[in-house]
Amino acid sequence: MSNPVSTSRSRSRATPTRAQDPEGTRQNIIEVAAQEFALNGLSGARIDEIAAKTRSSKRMIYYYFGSKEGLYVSALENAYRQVREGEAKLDIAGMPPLDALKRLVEFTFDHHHQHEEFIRMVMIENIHHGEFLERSDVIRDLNVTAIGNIEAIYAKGLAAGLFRADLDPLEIHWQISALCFFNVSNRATFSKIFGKDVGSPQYQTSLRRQTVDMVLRFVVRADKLGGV
Amino acid sequence: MSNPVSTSRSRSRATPTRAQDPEGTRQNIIEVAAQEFALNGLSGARIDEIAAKTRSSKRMIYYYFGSKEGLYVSALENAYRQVREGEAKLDIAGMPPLDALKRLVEFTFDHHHQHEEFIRMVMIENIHHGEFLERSDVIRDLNVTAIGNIEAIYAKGLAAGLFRADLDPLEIHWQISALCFFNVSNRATFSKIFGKDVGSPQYQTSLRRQTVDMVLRFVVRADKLGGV
DNA sequence: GGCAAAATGTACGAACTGGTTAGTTTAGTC
DNA sequence: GACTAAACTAACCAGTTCGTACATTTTGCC
Repeated sequence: MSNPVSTSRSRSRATPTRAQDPEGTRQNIIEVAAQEFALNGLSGARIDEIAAKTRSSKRMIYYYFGSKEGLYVSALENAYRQVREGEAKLDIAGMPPLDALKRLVEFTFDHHHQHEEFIRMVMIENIHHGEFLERSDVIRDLNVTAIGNIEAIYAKGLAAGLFRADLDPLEIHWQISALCFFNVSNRATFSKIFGKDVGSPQYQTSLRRQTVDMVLRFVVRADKLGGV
Repeated sequence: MSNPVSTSRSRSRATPTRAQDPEGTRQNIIEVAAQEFALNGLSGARIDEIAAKTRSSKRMIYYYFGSKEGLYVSALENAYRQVREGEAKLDIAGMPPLDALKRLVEFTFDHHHQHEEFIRMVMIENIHHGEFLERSDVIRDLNVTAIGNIEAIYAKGLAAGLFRADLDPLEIHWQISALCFFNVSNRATFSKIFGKDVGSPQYQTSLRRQTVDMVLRFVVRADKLGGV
């Protein structure tokens, strides 16, 4: 490939324009790997292909990650971390419960929509029965807190007498996830079967509204549905 | 593919205990292939492995299906056909709209639950952006009629003044599919992240009820929700 | 029985693919 | 400036995997 010698010979700056950049190399490999795995699956992705798209080499992949599966797990961890970090930006602390719930659903819908690569990684992981996710405590730690938001909202809504009392926050989370996840995961087959581009802006706008609507109608008490 | 002449030949025996059984061989291969593809994905499945589990041989796979991808498409077609045939058994023609809708959701929930292999095939096909489904007009034909039920129910419900008027049958189908599909497709990661077996009978019973509930609340007019 | 076509069995090979061996360069330290 | 560990390169290898060439049997038909 390109000659590394020419890039940085005389070194006198502490600024890391270093020829050897372990962390950068690592990160670069993971990013490329995530793309390839998300596109082709675990067995479908090719180490040589990943290596070629990297600024580094195949040898480096094995140097840092040990094996194809090791690389896959790292890519998966990275994907979860990235997405959960994005989710942390949602601030609904001060909001009244109904607005908060609406906001949460909208956010989840948009967030999933924007992170197709992540959705695909989760699909692939489910094809593998979640065996790699199981091996990674990093991921489990990242996720347990994921229902904190919905728990807080639900408690608030209950206290305000707005929400039904017979629901389980985890199940609400499940329903929201289902709608938002499916929207990305099954877009291809759905569009091709019904000859309609479900991913088009118009359709997405409509589905987004319907999804919010559906969740609110599900959680909010029937006699308080006036404003929805 | 297969020679149409041979089928219409005048057969001496109606019950052929033949050593050579083309149609049986074909079917046997497809069934095994479907299992393997559903388990390992397109690139993950191994032709030699499939052949070994068959009552036939690798030679026969190529004789009948030409290539790995050809076999995959046939397995996919078979999966869709099987499932759609099962769906055809749902009879809601004479039912009042609300009961019919409830029945449809329950049926879809159960049906997806019972056909994990099919769900996995669809997941895999989505990983491949539906490119093989696109090649098969067989599948498209099978599916276009899939929303017939929901269309009929919705029309009836509208006429009875029970349903909201601002919905699109395809979108209702989408929502139902999302909830029922996700229940199977993401069970592994969901269970492992939250340390709860979402596939357990208790949890499934609960989710089933919630799903029906959610759809009904979504479709039925707020002022007619009393009986739900 | 003889025949052509369909169906099937066996063995093999070329290309691919995950992983490794052996060696080189770079960066910081004394 | 010599030294060492970390970072990196290039070539290579062994097992796998899709697919095929060739030979053989079975079947329906006259």
